[in-house]
Amino acid sequence: MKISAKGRYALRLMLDLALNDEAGYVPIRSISQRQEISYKYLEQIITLLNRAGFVKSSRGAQGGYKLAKQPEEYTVGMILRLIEGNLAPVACMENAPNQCPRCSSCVTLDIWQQLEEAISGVIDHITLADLVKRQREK
Amino acid sequence: MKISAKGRYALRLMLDLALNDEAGYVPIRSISQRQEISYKYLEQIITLLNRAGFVKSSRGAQGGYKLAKQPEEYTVGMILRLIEGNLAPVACMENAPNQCPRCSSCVTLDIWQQLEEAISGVIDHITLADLVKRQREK
DNA sequence: ACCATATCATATTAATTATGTAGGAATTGG
DNA sequence: CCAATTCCTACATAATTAATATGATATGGT
Repeated sequence: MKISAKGRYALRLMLDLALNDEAGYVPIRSISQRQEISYKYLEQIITLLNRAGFVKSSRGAQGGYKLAKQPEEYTVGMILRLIEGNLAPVACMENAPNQCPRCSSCVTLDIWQQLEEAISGVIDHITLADLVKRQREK
Repeated sequence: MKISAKGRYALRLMLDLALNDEAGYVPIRSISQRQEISYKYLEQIITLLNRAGFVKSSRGAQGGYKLAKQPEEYTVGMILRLIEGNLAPVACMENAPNQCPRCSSCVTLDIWQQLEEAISGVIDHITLADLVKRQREK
């Protein structure tokens, strides 16, 4: 039940972009230095964010990445789900419902559904803008 | 962000014991058959539950396992934490606080703390007795 | 036109974790 | 005594995680 480093890095990456939103295109190298995260690993992560349309890229000198939308339009949930995949705590809740032959009589499934709702309730109501604000207060 | 098979099995195992609480000692073999979970894997899992004092064992013929306490005295959280370890969504929240040099200025930590509270809020308020009741209703 | 600075693409790797299997020793009720 | 059972330890395999490595491609500034 852990968020992967990839997911945590993606969040810090997006937050870093949000904090530097005025500065135009931000190269991965500088994010890597500020956040102390492997440059090459960040490259992989931002590729996913780019393909999903969460960020815009500009190649070549003076290039880099920037948020495609305003910070308030990104929830933590959007970012984590993109990187981590489904946040359902058990596989049998993903995609097709009732994969599991036990589903109809499974009382533990109720627990997992409540859990997912609780998790979503937190991460779908925090935006990058909230994080930027909190960060600036510190 | 998945509950492991081990954790899920442990919960079903304990629920099975709770459902058969009147029957005296229940052998792993029969739990394995009812729940369709590998006998040898269950053996490992119940060893953990036994060492933690969650169940009582009786060796030899007519032996098996039974709950050490009443079903209402076990929360889902107790069982999952025993098997899964800490349910904090990130490692930096475990054990020693402030391991991470960023902790004081880390706004993502706030998210993880809220997440953990939300998760605990669900799993610490469901007991085996609740599950038994729901199961009997189905 | 050149070149330093970037993104973009793909392959490889080391370590850890997850999910079991296997074999047998020890115990005990009937 | 014997069959059923827990108990103990080691082994196996596949998947995942968290990178690292190498190089191709694009481009703004001089």
